[in-house]
Amino acid sequence: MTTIYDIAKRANVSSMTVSRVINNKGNISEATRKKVEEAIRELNYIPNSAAQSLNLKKTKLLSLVITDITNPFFTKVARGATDKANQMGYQLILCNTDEDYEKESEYIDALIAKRVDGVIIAPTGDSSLKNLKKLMKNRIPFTLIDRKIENVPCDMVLGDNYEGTRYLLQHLITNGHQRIAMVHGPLTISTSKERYQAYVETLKLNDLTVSPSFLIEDHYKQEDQLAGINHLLELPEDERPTAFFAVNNFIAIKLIKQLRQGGLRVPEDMAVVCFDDLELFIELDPFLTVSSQPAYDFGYMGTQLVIERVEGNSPTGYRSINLKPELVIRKSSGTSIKE
Amino acid sequence: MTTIYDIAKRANVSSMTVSRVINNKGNISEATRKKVEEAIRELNYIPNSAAQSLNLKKTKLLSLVITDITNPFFTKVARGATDKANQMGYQLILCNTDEDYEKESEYIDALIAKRVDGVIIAPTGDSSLKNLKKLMKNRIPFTLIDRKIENVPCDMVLGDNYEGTRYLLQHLITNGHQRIAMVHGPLTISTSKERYQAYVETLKLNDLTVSPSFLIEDHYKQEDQLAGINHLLELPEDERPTAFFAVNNFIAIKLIKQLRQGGLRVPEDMAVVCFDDLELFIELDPFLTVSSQPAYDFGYMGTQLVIERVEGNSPTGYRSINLKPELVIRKSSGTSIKE
DNA sequence: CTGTTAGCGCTTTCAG
DNA sequence: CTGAAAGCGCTAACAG
Repeated sequence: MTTIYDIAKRANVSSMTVSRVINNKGNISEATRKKVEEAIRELNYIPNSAAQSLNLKKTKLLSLVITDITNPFFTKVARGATDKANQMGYQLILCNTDEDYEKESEYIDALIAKRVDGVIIAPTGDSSLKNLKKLMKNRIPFTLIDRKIENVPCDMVLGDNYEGTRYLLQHLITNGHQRIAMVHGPLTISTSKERYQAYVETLKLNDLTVSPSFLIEDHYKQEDQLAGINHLLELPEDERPTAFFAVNNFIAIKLIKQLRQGGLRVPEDMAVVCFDDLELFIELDPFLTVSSQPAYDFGYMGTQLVIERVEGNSPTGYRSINLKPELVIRKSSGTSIKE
Repeated sequence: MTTIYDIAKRANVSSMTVSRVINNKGNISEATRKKVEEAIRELNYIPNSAAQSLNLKKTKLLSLVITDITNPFFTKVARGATDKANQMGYQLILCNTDEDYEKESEYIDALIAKRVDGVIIAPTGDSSLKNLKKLMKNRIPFTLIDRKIENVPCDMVLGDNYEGTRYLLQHLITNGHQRIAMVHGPLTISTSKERYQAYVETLKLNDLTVSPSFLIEDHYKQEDQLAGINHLLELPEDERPTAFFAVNNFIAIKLIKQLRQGGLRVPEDMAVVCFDDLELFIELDPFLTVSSQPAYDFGYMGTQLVIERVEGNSPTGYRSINLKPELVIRKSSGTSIKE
C-alpha cells in the first residue's frame, strides 16, 4: 500500500507538503504542486481515510437505518439518501432493522464504533428513544424520517399522516361508504398511531361510528395472515365493512390477497385504499388508490439535513420538514356504492 | 469521546489489558476482566474503529455497487447482501452507478480510499475492467454478480442467461409464435449480450428467421420511449411481431406502456415475456411471464464469497456460482395463437 | 497474566 | 512556501 511518505520521497518533499496538495490547503508553489501531483499519479496514490478519520474525527460516512429496503417506500428513500450523500461526498451505510428494536440497537452500536458522521433513521418504534439517546451521547447527529419520536431534539422529515388519512377516508365516504375498517400497525410507531387517530377523528367528523372490531392490528412482520379479518368478513352483509383503509401498501397487498382468498373481489365487493404508492406496478396496472408520499424526498431531505448539521451549517433550532401526500384515485376504491 | 486510556485508568490497568478484553484475546484473570468490563459499561465505551482499521488494515466495511437500487432485482440483491454482511459482522456501503462508468469510477476511488475490505459489484459494462483492475492493484477482493467481465480473476455469482432465454422463447414458440422481437440493452453488458446470443441461437434452432429489424436496443436509462418499436408496429399484420422478449422487467414495463400507447393490448394483441420478477406486484396481479432469478441469492452468495476471500477462507482458485432461473408463466404471454 | 514500546497513515501545530 | 515533531486511538511484539 502506498502511503503519503512514498509520495513525499518520490517528489523530494516532506509528507506535509503532500498533505497540503491533497487537501488544497495552504500555499504551495506551482512547481512543487506539479511534482507532487505527478508522483501521486505515478504511484496511484489514494489517501487512507482511516488515518484521516483518526485525525480529523470525521469519517465522511453516513448511515441510513430503515426497516426494510425491500419495502418500495424505503427503496425510494434509499435512492434519495444515496443520491444526496454522494453528491456531498459522503458514503452511505445501509441498515435494515426489520422493525426489530434489538437489531436496531446492534446497528447503532456498530455505527457508533464506525464513528459515522451522521445517521438518517426511521426508528422501529417509541422504544428507539434509547438508541437515539445513545447517538446523542456520542454526539452523532441524526435526522428522523417518516417516523417521529416525541421529545427528541433533532431534525425531522415527516409526512402528513392526518391529511393523507383524511384524503383517503373522505374519498371513500364521498363514494358512499359508511362502514370502513382499518388495518394498522403497532401504535408505538408514530405513522401508524397518527393514521389511526386521524381515522377515528375523520369518522367522527362524518358522524360515522367507530367500531373497535373494525380496527385490526398487524405487526408489520412477514406473517401471511392478518388476524381478525376473517372474523369481520363473516358478519352479515349489512354489518360488515364495505371498505378497508390499510395503513400502508405492504399491508394493503397482504389484505387484498386475504380478501381474495375469502372470495371477495376488490373493488367490486370491497374497496381498499392505503398510504404509499407502488410506482413500477402502477405503470402496468393503475390499481391501488393511495395517499402517495414523496418517498425519495424523505431520503434526500433527511440526508441534506444531517449533512448540514454535521458540517455546522444548521440553524441553532431543529427543523421539521413536512412532506405532503397526494391522493391518487385508482381502481381499488371502486366507484360510488348504492346505499 | 472516551478512549481506551480512559477505561485503562478507571480500571487501573494498561490499555493493552483493555484491548485484550475487548477483543477476547490472550489470557486475562477473571478479576481484571470484570473490572475492565465494568469500566467499559460505566463509561459507555465503544472502540474507535478508525484506529482499529489503521492498525489491522481491516475495516469490516464492504460495498455493494449496483446500477440502481430502485430496480426490483437489485433491491432484492441489496437485501441479500446486507443480510449476509451483517450476519458476519460487516457493514455495507451502498453505491448506485446508474449504468454510468464515470460514476462507477468515482465510487471505486472512494471505496479504495475508505479501504473497504471487499466489494460486491454488478459492473456497468465491459469497460469496468479498468475499475476492477484498480481494485486488484489495491488488493481489494471483489465478486462479480449478475454481470460477467471476461478475463478477470475473481469469484462470480451469475445467472444462466441462456437457459432463461430458452425457457421464455420456447414457451412462446410452443404457443405458436413465429415472429418474436427482442428489446435488449447495450451489448457491452454480459447479461444483455448473452440473452441476445441465446435469442439468436434459439430462433435458429427452431428454424425461425432472425430479422435485424426485430432487434431493438435500449440504453438502460430513464428515457421514456423505446426507439424502433413504433416502426415495428407499423408493419403489416402478417409481418409484424406477435411477441416481444424484453431483456429485463424494467424494459418490459417500458415496452408494455408503449405498446398500449400504440393501441395494442397485452397479451391479446402482443405477447410479452422478460427476465426477472416483480414480486410485490405479482401478488396483486399475476401478470408478467418471466424467467425469474433468485435475486436475493445473488446478493447473499456474492457477499459470502467476498467475505470468505477477505478472511482467507477461500480455495486458491476462483469460484463461479451459477444461479438457475425459473420459468413462471402468467398472463402476459397469452395463450396459444392461431396460425 | 500484564505492561511497555513502537507504529499504523495522516494532519496539526509551530518553526524556519 | 516548506518541514519537524507530536499525536489521533488502537494493537502487535516483546518483556517481565
